[in-house]
Amino acid sequence: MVTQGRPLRADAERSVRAILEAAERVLAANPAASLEQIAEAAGVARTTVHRRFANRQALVDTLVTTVMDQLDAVIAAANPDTAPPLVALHQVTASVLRLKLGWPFAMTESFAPESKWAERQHRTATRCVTLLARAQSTGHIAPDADLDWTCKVYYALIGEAAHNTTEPDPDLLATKVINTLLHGAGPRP
Amino acid sequence: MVTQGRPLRADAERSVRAILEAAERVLAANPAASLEQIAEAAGVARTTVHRRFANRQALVDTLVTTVMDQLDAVIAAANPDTAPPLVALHQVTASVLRLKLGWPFAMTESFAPESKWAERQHRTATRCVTLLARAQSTGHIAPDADLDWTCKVYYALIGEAAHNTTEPDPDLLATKVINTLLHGAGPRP
DNA sequence: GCTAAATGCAACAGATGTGTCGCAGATGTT
DNA sequence: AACATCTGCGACACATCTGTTGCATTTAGC
Repeated sequence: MVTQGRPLRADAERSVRAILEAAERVLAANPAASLEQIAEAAGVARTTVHRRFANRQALVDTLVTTVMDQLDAVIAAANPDTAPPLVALHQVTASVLRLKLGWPFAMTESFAPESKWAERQHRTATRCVTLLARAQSTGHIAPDADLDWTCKVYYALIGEAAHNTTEPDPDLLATKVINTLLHGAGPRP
Repeated sequence: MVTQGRPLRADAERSVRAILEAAERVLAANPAASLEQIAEAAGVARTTVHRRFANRQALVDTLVTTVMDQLDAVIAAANPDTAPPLVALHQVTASVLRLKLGWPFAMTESFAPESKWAERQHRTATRCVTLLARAQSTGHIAPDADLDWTCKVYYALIGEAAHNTTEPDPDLLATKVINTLLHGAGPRP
């Protein structure tokens, strides 16, 4: 019923975590899953879910917000404005892939257009374009490249890479993503 | 109630078409839309929808099957096994983009993994890889390229390009997709 | 124009999901 | 040990969607 009041008791806090983790798992497999299914996966009663989250929406909001906070943190940690562009790009990519592998539902949801996260997502996209512009200024991206398109392609590549089941190492996946982003599949002359 | 019996009367056939087109529009905007909303968009009563399609699933099936048939036809028309690889690739890309712009829901649905369309979609993907292999043999794709990955990237690029609202010309979009697929965003040496 | 088919409308039954409530018992905190 | 909190359980109300049926009316096809 309530989302925030006064500090929760230890077991209640544990329930909240269990619910969030179960929600991530269940919703990743089926975004239309019922709260009943989520509760079952979390090992709690459905009423407990309602006690900890006012709405289904509130639950999803918490999930997405948590992940977006982590996303911001992870991006900031790569120093995208000061580090060498390719280094930052690689580090961001690997971190985002790690995040996406652990929180597939929340990450997908947060990137959905037309959602309440649109503005925040747009801010992130702007930072991405800024980083790409730096890579452009160092000659790693063509001077005439369409950076908005490149950013979209970058996102799509990350999305595809995250679906890859054969290669679980985020760093190798990041290398593959960036290689593809910069050079495509054509032969290197 | 019934899906196929004996030839439909002219007005009934018109209803079926109206329902399918409305379903495409409505479901593209909201995949969880109710049959009521679809009926309203089609300008018919909800019961008429049930008369023409046994299930919601049957309606979606018809939508997806229709589009997949068109997809097969469009691919075949590009002669992917005989035409010069890059020519076929461009033609297929432009046609698929056209299809995707007109049937965004059905196309997305048909590409969903783990669905009942998986086998058919897999067959299409195999043809895609075959075409890419031909492009590889002509030197347009690097000899050591991972063609499965390249195919996924190709799909993702088409998906992104279809979201592009500023450039509605499928041929120009196809050129952009293929350029990106082959050369990425890096500078041409 | 006659007949069969198709439609809209209203009503119904059933399923599912959501959110609330009260209470008895377990669990943590002090 | 005492107290407040948390939980599971059962029950309820409510909304929404799906699928069906019957009937009066319209429409297509011959």
